[in-house]
Amino acid sequence: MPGRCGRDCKPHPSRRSENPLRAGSPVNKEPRNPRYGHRAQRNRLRSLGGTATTSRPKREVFVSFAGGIMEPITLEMLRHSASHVMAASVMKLFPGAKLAIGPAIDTGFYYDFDLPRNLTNEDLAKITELMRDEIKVRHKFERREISRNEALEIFADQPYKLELINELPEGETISLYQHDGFVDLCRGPHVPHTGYIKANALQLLSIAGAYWRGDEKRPMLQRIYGTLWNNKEELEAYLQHLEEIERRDHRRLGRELDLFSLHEDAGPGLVYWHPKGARIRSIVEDFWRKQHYAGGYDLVYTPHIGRSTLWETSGHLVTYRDGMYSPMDIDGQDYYIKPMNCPFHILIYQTQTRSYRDLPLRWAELGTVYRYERSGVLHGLLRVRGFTQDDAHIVCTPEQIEDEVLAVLRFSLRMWQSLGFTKIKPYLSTRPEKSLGEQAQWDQAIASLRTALEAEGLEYEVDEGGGAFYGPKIDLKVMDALGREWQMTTIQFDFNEPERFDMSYVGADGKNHRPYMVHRALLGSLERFFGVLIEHYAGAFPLWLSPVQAKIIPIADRHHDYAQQIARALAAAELRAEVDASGERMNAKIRTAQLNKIPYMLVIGDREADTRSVSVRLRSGEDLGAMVLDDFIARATSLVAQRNNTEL
RNA sequence: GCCGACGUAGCUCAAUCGGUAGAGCGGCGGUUUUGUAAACCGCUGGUUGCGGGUUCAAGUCCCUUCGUCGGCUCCA
Repeated sequence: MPGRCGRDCKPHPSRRSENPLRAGSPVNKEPRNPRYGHRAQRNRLRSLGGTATTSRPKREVFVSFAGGIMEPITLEMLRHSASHVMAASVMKLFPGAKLAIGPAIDTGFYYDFDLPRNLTNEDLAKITELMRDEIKVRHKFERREISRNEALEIFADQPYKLELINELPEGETISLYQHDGFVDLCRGPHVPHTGYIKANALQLLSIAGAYWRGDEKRPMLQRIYGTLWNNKEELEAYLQHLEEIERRDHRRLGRELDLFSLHEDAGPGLVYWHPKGARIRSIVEDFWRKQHYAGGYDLVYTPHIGRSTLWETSGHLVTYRDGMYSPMDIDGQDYYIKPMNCPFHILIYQTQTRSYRDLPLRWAELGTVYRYERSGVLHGLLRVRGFTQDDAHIVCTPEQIEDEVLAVLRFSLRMWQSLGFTKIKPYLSTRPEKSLGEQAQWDQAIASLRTALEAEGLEYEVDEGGGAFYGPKIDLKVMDALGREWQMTTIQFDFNEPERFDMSYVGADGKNHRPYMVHRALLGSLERFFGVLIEHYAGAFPLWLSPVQAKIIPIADRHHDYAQQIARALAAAELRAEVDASGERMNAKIRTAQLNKIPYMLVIGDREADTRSVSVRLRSGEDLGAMVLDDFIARATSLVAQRNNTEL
């Protein structure tokens, strides 16, 4: 039951994720995690009984809570209290302000307000000052339990609070917390007094718009985000983390490393891959194709547009029209650019009568699709309007489904590991209320997903009712080098399209049967994957993926011939190398190569030319010294062959 | 789409109360021929996102529009 202050566990604003069958979304809607709920915490403490203190770190302080239950001071409690302190400060600046909700979140807290004017950064500074004053004075937080009528009276001029009160179920305890004359409807718990909050561990971060109760039909409120930690050091560590995120931003690195661009004039959300970015994509695609063939997939290619009748059959025009680009008129017929590849794959399926002996069919395509995304959601490569899905459809018999799901799960995990992502978290999404298909199908499908996850020994979270209306799914979130989770792979059952297209195969019994169909996007979209890859490696790609693997740096002009010889030798060994023939000095050439995050810098001068060697410097700054050319080639080609993600 | 902020040279940024746009990096040319993160000198570069308005005068104020950024919402 959301709404009372502190109850909602909102995701960190910087967390990004998205359903890979769509374009990339920057913002991860983390499932609400009950661990952070007050009630869950209270229950946990209850169950620990009176001996709980023995298992806790010494410096934890306990506060008494309603009913004599003891609560330890937690960061979450501090953050929640900080949101009250902030709200109190805002009320001092804007006496008529209307209060909405103000929960703790993963990295701090926020509070939503309805204010007579827009907040500015100067306001933030003022609010911070007022908060510091409140902290200094150590105002007590006092809890009071009140009747519903009392609550309605107290919050008579707070329409949002009234709405919350009115929605509280009968019999629910209504409590409020008060400090320094500021009263808020709140379940608590809070720290004993404001002095528990460390002013130097607190920072207000940003002002943002937010719909009341997340509903776009309701008023837009002003949200202030703040961050709060146990102490100054933790705050600084967090702020450094934010800086690191900014340094790794793929939009910035994409420009600095000349990987890709977007052109606002030519159309937002459409990606231009520059030669270096395209090189990486091409390597990934080659690897991807090879793995798919080896993994029992066949590749297909399909068109970019299809007649409206196809999209009527598939159901896209009914369900997802708003997300599709407008039709184009060709010979009096409406054609749509494809938002998904599946109908095309089904058409290929339909070109023959399929026998059970033909199944399973596994068809994969790097299919570029276009979806209209609302302008406000576009974000670099992570949420775009045109993107290439690494799509696959598996069509099989009910008997085969379990093996197929397991195989696709294993295949996906292997692929992620090869690309340097080793931490992966699966989510199983089950049947939502509004959905189609028979229960038996759903049961079997979910069972097969579960079996596969368990066969792999994976710990997974279940998102009850989180499946699509047309089938259950497994999503894989991968964790990047900064510990951020990105939803990438999705493995989805589809009970809708086989029905709509009347797909069938002839069984051993000679009768027609409906096959199972599974959609799978592994990397999700190549654009989004590339964005994540850039941020994961901070632009310092592993050797096998680096667009330029070695920069040859002649010390003086007289070494240019030798530099070219080396370049030819490396090219012959299928290594990607460039000579820096600019008029710069060696130091400048090294700096440039370093800034371009090129794995190897091969410095050559008289000594190297005399001995057919190269002096190898790594982008880490490490100097490996002189190496015979053939030894360097052996080293590099071996690392490339292993697709080594860590060594140079 | 919604709320807010922003949009000046390829990039990062400057330009007082409205007075007619400037720096570094980059690019180009020259000198230098260099041993592990920036040699020196010069040149080049902008109808201040687009359109309209106010004003003697607009990068600066107002409106519109496009886009970007931070959120919200959405996400097959």
